[in-house]
Amino acid sequence: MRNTAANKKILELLNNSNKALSQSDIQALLPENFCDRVTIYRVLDRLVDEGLAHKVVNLDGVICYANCQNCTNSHHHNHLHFNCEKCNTITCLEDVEPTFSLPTDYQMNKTSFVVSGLCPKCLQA
Amino acid sequence: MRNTAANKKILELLNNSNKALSQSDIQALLPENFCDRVTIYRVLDRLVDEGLAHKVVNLDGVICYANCQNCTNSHHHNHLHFNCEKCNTITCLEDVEPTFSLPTDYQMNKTSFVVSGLCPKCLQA
DNA sequence: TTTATTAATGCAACAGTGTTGCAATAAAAC
DNA sequence: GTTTTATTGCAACACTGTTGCATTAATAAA
Repeated sequence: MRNTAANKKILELLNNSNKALSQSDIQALLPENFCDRVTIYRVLDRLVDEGLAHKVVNLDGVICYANCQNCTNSHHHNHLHFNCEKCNTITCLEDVEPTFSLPTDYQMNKTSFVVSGLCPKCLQA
Repeated sequence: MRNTAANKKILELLNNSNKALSQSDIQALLPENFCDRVTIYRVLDRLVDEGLAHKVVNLDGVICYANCQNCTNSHHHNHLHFNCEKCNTITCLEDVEPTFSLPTDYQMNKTSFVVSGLCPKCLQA
């Protein structure tokens, strides 16, 4: 992966964010006309390929991205994601890993655990 | 909810399907020119409102619908959904309910648990 | 059975998300 | 400095989902 302005800046945004960001979130956070919409999609794809970010789908079906923190070697994202219905943010709850037993005739590859409701901020407001 | 052809037919499709269906799935299953695309969306919204169906978002962000089976009184859908990466179907695993402990400062409303990989059919093929 | 009410529909138009092809650009390797 | 090739911008597109409004038809009322 080349060290381009878009790659650097978008990864930086993900790293500095405490919630998962969608393409449009990122576009809003970048300086005006920083890069094309398509470039953001491509950078995000690349970051996922490189293992620097992971996908989360929120309950509206919008795909968001969060940085990978504790994925040094084993690269899985079984942790819980919280989708606030009021402020519509997605937060990674890295410490919460649901347990379940999949029937043996299914082969698991990825997981996507999203709980929606009210986040602490919106709850107290 | 009125007893219209679209309501009846679409609910019937959901009930006879062993997987969750998207609007386009349903359109493909209905007879040609049976009804408008918009009508399908509205019928599905209605079925969810009435508690006859529930939403599942697959890993591509496409929203699918499945019939509600054991939702007589308490209406929650904490069961696991399986999204096959090969045939791209979503199956409700009604018996599998992941357990987890949400931090107390979050208020849970809905859950969306999706595991992706290979379904039994595609695994043996 | 006929009439009135209003939920449901079709159509057109739109907004948003995500993708693809291709020529131009720029980072990295030589 | 030159070459290679990943990356970008642009235009165009496909798909999902929504909204407004006039028309239709299911149900309730007479």
